[in-house]
Amino acid sequence: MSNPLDQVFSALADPTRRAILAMLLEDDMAVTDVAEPFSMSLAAVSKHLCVLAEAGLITQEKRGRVKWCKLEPDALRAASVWMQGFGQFEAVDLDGLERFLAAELDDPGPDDPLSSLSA
Amino acid sequence: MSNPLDQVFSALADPTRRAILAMLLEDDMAVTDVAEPFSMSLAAVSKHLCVLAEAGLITQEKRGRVKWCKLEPDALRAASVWMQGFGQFEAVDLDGLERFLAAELDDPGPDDPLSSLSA
DNA sequence: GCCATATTCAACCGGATGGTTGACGATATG
DNA sequence: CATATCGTCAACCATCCGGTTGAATATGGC
Repeated sequence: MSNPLDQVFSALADPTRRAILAMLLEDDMAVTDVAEPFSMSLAAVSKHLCVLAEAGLITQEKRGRVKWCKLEPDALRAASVWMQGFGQFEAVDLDGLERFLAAELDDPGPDDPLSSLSA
Repeated sequence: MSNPLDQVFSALADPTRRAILAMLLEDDMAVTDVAEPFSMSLAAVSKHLCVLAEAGLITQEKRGRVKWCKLEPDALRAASVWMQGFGQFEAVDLDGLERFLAAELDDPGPDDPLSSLSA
């Protein structure tokens, strides 16, 4: 369970948590505000935030009585790199590595991640 | 649970399944051969393969009494695109990439696939 | 001090997950 | 035909997961 890839992928496997990440992409948010659009209890959302925090996908900082949640996209990198390995390297060949590097440098990525929220 | 992203991420969350995918990256394999390096029952591996197949990450084709498993890297694309959405990945994560390649190439691998993916 | 707000904790619940074992159908092979 | 191999199925088990509720612990405002 300590494997960071386990934690990241498992955290991403839940649609509520992915939606939370998408919300935090816009701005840092307090726990209560994160919970507002969801039709579940605040405690449930709080748990989801704990899962995200343990996976390193967000950090939480308590200022006053409000706990602010902040996206930490770095945690996605390891997982993203792992996945890219399957898309780009046919077997394990260095030409694929070069292509991977070129592709990642050229591709700025999709523009609106929130649009994929409902998917 | 019908959400394809749910299925893909949840399938990737298990280290055994990621190890299987890494093995299939090298070549198509029969179920028995996939199971060989793992210290769990054949039935358990068979279940893992079902999960991967339902997520679309592999396909299985039965020829004779042998069922061949084939990697389907396209299934990772949707998930990858989703993650790229958080792509404040300004630069390539070269360290992560190196670690990935090191794990795939250097580690003993064949006898203990788990060790190569648990990093 | 008192009350409202923000968040977590603890206990609980139903259902999913990952593993086991043993029996089984299907396919090769002698 | 007899037998071994390939793989799945079914039942079972322990644990995890996502949710609930209600109490508890801050903290801030009056």
